[in-house]
Amino acid sequence: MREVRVRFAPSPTGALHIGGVRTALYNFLLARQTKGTMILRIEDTDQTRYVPGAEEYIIESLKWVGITIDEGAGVGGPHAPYRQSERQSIYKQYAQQLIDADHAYYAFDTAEELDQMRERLKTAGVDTPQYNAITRMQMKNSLTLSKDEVKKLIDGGTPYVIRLKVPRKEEIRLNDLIRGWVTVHSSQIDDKVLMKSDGMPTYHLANVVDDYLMKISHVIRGEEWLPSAPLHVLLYKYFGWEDVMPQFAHLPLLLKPDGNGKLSKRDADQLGFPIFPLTWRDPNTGEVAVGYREAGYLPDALLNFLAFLGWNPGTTQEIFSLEQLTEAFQLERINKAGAKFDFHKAQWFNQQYLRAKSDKELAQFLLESLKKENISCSEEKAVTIAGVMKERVTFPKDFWEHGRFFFQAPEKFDEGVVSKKWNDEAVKVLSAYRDAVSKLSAFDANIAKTTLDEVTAALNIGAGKILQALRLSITGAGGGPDLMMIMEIIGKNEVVSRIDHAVKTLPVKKS
RNA sequence: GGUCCGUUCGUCUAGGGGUUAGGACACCAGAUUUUCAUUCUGGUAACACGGGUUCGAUUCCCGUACGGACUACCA
Repeated sequence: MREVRVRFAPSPTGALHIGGVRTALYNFLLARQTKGTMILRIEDTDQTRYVPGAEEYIIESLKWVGITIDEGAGVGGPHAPYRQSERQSIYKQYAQQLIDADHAYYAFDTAEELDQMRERLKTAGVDTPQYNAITRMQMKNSLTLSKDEVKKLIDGGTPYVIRLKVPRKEEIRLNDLIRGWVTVHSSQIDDKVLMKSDGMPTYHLANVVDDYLMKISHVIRGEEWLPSAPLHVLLYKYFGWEDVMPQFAHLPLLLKPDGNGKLSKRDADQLGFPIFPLTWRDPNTGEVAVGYREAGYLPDALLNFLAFLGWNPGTTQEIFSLEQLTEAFQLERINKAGAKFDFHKAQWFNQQYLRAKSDKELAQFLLESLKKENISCSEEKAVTIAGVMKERVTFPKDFWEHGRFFFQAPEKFDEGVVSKKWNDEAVKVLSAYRDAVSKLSAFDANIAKTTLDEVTAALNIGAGKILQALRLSITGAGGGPDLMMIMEIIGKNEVVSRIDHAVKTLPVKKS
């Protein structure tokens, strides 16, 4: 069997879309599974859409999620350069080959002339006006002009493009690994521009030439390329490369969570989830879009989630490490239909991955947040807190955000809990509890509990009735980890002072 | 509009000529947790529609509807 060589070929027109990450992932999984090669190629043939920083962004994004590149942009390799803008002369040579074989031709039509042609056809009732086997004979090109005229135009510096001479009547078939046989009639394909007037190739030419030169075995890309895949097949044929033509696999699209259509940045913004792997600042607008990394997603969780959007192993297992994904992945098991993006599930995956970590690893997340807040904390304490908190966090930042009361006395108190649970009875018990605690010589969760039992027993009140009030005074909220444990962690003095503060400042309602 | 691709619970999906159509997320309820979360148990919920083929179709075929992609000297 042929050595597997796959490529991820984004164009640096902005941040890498999350769908692109999934495409890269599927390529990567196949490469790793087969001990093949993963290539990164930058398709920057459109100079007008080039965005500075985008290429670096793509490389860094892949690095962050753990998709490593064997060959290509950023790492080099035997087929360098891997940036298409640097391969111009190569494409030129192959375009010439097509012209020599009479499979391509020069065209000199201006944008206005093309518009006129389309306009004319449209009014004549043609559904899809195109530059094709019929219309090309009325246009200004090397098929309609004499050799001398063509030479004169080119020598005179008239801008021209090179177009593919698509046959008028031919069935073009391709066997897609995901979709099976797809047949398109050549009359549906127009004479695509291969070389633009600025001397750059279009996607179609550059893509096919590079895939051939780089010995690509599988083209795994988004479904948006399916309509032009037959054109690429035609190119392979005209180049005489049919026997080494890669296998195609067109991936289902990622759709917006509600309604229909391709997942876009707008949808993500509206629903409040990231669309880019890393935070991206648009150099033109200055607009900043928070990335998955910055939002607190773990790379493995993201990849696991992404892998399951359009693919599944056929078992009920859902949590897969990258190694397990590599082993289980099968192109044939990729779905045909587009998948709506469910960010709830992304969060669930994140939660699962977070929980699987040790308290010690999780403590690092807390320590990081604390560092930003300029709060010092021993690692031992952080580990304890991480252990107490781990069942209730989704993101690393939650350790701090949902656990600030471990370090700071509450400044605000949940009003719902105040109005429900804060009454003179609670104040009475809490005051007594405060006094009892302040007299203790040793203090931990157990002692806190027995002391509370003693105090409530003495006052003849069920501990349950005031427990939430106690929690409120300590944390400011009505929910959270085990209260006794919280008290142990913050320590006796802090417990006394927080209760004291709450008792003295919170307005009391008659019960 | 045209071409191509698609359609199983709200969502991601398994399955496949005869099944109580399975799982996960989400949601709801109960239990446990004197709180919240977790955990456990249970529940609501799907084969787009119409024709064939067949003893039998959600599964195969054809249409229709709906959705999507493409329709540039963008990728």
